[in-house]
Amino acid sequence: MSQEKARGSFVTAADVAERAGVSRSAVSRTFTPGASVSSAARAKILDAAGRLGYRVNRLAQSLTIARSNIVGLVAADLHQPFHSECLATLSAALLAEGFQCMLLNAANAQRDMSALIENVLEYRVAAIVVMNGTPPSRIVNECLDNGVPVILVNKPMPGFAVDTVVTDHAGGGRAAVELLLAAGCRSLAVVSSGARTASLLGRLDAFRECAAKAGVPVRIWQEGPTDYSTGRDAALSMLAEGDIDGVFCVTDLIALGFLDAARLERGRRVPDDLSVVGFDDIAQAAWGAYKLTTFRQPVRLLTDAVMRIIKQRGELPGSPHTVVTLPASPIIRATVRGLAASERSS
Amino acid sequence: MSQEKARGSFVTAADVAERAGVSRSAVSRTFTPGASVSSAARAKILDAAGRLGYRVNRLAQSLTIARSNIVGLVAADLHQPFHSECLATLSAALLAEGFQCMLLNAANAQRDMSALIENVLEYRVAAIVVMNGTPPSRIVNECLDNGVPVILVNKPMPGFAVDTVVTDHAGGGRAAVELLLAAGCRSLAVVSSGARTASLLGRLDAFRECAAKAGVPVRIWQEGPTDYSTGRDAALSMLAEGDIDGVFCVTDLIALGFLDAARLERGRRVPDDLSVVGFDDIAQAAWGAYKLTTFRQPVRLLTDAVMRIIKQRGELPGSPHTVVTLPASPIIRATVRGLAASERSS
DNA sequence: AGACTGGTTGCACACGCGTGCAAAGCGCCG
DNA sequence: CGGCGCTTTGCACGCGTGTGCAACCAGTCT
Repeated sequence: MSQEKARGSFVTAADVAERAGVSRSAVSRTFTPGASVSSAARAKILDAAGRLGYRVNRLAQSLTIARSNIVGLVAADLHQPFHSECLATLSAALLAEGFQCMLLNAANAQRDMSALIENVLEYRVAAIVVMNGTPPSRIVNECLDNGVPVILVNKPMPGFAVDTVVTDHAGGGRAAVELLLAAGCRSLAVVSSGARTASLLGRLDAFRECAAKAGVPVRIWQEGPTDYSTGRDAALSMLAEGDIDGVFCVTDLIALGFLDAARLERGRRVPDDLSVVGFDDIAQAAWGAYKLTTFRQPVRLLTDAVMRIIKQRGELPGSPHTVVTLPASPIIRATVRGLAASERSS
Repeated sequence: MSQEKARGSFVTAADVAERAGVSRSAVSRTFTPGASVSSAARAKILDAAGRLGYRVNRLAQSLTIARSNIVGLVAADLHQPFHSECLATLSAALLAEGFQCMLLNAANAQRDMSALIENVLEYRVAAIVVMNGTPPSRIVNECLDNGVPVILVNKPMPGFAVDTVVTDHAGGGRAAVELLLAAGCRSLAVVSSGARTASLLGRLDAFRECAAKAGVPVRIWQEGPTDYSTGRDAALSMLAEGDIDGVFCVTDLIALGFLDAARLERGRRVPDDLSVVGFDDIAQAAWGAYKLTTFRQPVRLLTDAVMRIIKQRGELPGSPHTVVTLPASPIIRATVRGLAASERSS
């Protein structure tokens, strides 16, 4: 418990060996599960190690076993609730399994994403998880060439042999149409941002097609950042005249901005005059001021799938790549007319 | 641009040397700034390196230079907007300066925080930043003994030689009293959580003392998680009878929960019947449904200070420790009576 | 021409650790 | 008592990189 020397540099296995009167190999074996050490030697070594404050140097260790247990997490727009929730959940799961997380914050776009990934490749990471954003296919190939597994979340890359975990965005988009039609809406709108992300486009396109199939007109907004402000801008513009009675916002954040502007600046009563549906189910969607009806992305299931793939790739690297699709389930709250939490017709 | 071999393992400097027809030392020197290589050799080596997809192995590099450029970021409650904002800002700054971030997500408490820190010590990190939560002093000492700088954010440890960066919580608490008194409030309350954090206690104690000095009664709530739900619980309980007319919530998240419950479930008009002040200035506080008057934690300045300390410690490790205190500035919105963004008396 | 100078280059060692291999220790049975 | 088999131990090498030191080379001055 009480260290003795140190103060400025780390204790090495050789120091422990000297102190315990054994060879350095014995120390190494003591800290290697399944290695052969007599219990007497192990006790002496553990005692000396504790007294000296010894800690295995993972850098040197990774050097010999040719692979670290660091996982690179690539993420953009971390300040957004949904993304930070994903990060919190996944990093907790990784730490619980004995991995370390290297955080690659791509700030706001895919601008310098490849530079970040290249940097983390220098640490011989065990895997790279792209939690959002759009990595160039070149850098993905480079990782794969070097034997570093890449796992894409909500970013399908058809034709690439990459493990992928996605929410069923299209299914959510279609279900949103049904929800609004069941509420009696006859003039729809869909609000997205200027980002042409696969997930956003998946929700939007499915919504549009499904509405077209039902013969219902749908206005489209597709500008600005994927943010609260975009929802507000869209509401101010689209609700200037008065025909729209059902809106699907492709993100909860957008939906909350839309709701605030619709109610406070355009005088709409929700859900009486106007029904609003979101996507993601971030924590704020449940807050009293909003009670947003939305679709929940199964964050827990997504991270579970990611963890399963990482562990599987660690054991047998050659296995074929996986594509996991998980459903988005409707969360009925109070922004769609005639739907309470109890009643729900498929 | 186009790699050739690889597929499954990394290219080493020896591979590049062989390909370029030089010694391995020359390769190493080519990638070491300031080392002596002829431009002819450098060109050959860079060409071969690019063709082979060579990447310096930082693990091995850190082994010889005895220090990695990995910074450990310890954080708890990442799903909370303020904490994720801090993480986003600091990680972006670190990456911009050429550091890598190891994320230590302490989930929800200080329970296993020392285990996390011990793990990351095994990677010989250049520094550890504790962004929130309460690390045991034992583990802090252990880091310092091993020559690993520790930087505490919003967690002063008097008597310890640790670099510390804090917001002036007490100053914010006092200013909150002045704000509410200036609005004509005569019966105050302060809402905190059950967490006895230094920052939360600093705000609460200063508020209480300052109110006592002014001779104004102040009721205190100090239960539950540091969360939206606690604000709601507090409002439901404290607003059952009708005397309180000014509330300081020690966190914006708490304030938003309090606001919703006060308006929607207890029928109070804010700011007419009741003034509410928060702390942190998270993004949601500015949303249309809330327009919360609050105090802004200078996240940018905090991270700037952290960066400055990290870089300084890297250059001259022996320098005395620093304690930086930064002011929280009032953000006047619409939840305090009689105060608009324009008028503001100190 | 020879010495001297300054820039390059390669050798060899170090960093901290894991591990194959052979030697050594030990208990057991014939 | 000798032989056998199993466990434990230490040596030595390798992982990929940085770097001091000496050798080397080209160019310039005397």
